[in-house]
Amino acid sequence: MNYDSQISKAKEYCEGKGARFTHLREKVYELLLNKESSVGAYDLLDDLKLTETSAKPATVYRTLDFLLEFGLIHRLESTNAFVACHHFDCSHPVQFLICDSCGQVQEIQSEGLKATLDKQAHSLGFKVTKQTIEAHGTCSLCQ
Amino acid sequence: MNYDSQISKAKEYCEGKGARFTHLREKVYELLLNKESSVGAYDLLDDLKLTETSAKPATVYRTLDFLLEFGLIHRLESTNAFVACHHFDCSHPVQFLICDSCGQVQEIQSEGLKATLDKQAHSLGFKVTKQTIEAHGTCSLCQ
DNA sequence: TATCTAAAGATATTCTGTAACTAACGATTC
DNA sequence: GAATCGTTAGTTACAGAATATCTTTAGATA
Repeated sequence: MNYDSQISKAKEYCEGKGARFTHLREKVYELLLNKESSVGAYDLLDDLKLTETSAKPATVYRTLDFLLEFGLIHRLESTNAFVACHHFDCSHPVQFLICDSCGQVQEIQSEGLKATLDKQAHSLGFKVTKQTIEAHGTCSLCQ
Repeated sequence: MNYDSQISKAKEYCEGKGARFTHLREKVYELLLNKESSVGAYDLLDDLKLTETSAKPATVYRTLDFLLEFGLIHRLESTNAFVACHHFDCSHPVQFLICDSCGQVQEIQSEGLKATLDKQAHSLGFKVTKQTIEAHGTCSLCQ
């Protein structure tokens, strides 16, 4: 319910990098923090409209782009949806476990996975710039 | 250019499973076989329309669903695009290396990657039903 | 205060995907 | 061959996802 400390941490983090953590950005980040599951851009827009009545698709996409750029949120490629990241200050990349039953998204960070994929790619002369690793299935609570 | 043998193999494969490899399905599979890169549904639709003039979005999506179900093609989640699979008769799952420079898509099959992700998930009580593993970067020719 | 830049507002459009219903086709049985 | 039934394809309409462009506003700086 209360993510004030997480939000101020985000604010400091952005401002430390010379970026403005505006009201809109804070609001969108807060909305995402309040979800265990991921949220689609248009669902997010509906939520956002409750307080920011003039919000439009471009509003939410611009804000999401900012949050993505600074690593405050992640994008799930397999569902076209977004999740808050709680530890943006430590280094990434990440992988996701997505429960198809309850929608919960769990972020994991396996150096092993990253390294294995990098190695495989490298052996084929392929240079990786970005990894997308997402697993769908059922979480422990839903089984 | 000539994928006749691949197509007849696909036809046999489907019919062996009691499914009909119709003209439309053959056509769409052929279009995908002729590409090194992945193709979006609407680009595919444009190509398809050259011979199947009545094709509509639903036409192509239904056909893609069929081909996906039988493993004749794969879907790239990070680009919303589709690629032909050349070895649908051996067991999957697969991972992809996607060149952001030339668009080439390379399919790899690393048991290690699959196993690592499965193991990670399992240790958290998560049961994986489907993996999405895609790497973006530059292929050996584009570096 | 004047100026400059980044952010937000506004509008329109494009791309991606699905729902729902109808028509045609193919196989089976009578 | 006619009747039936399930699958495939056609058609229309719409929902969801994302971007382009241009204008306006607000913050920081000089």
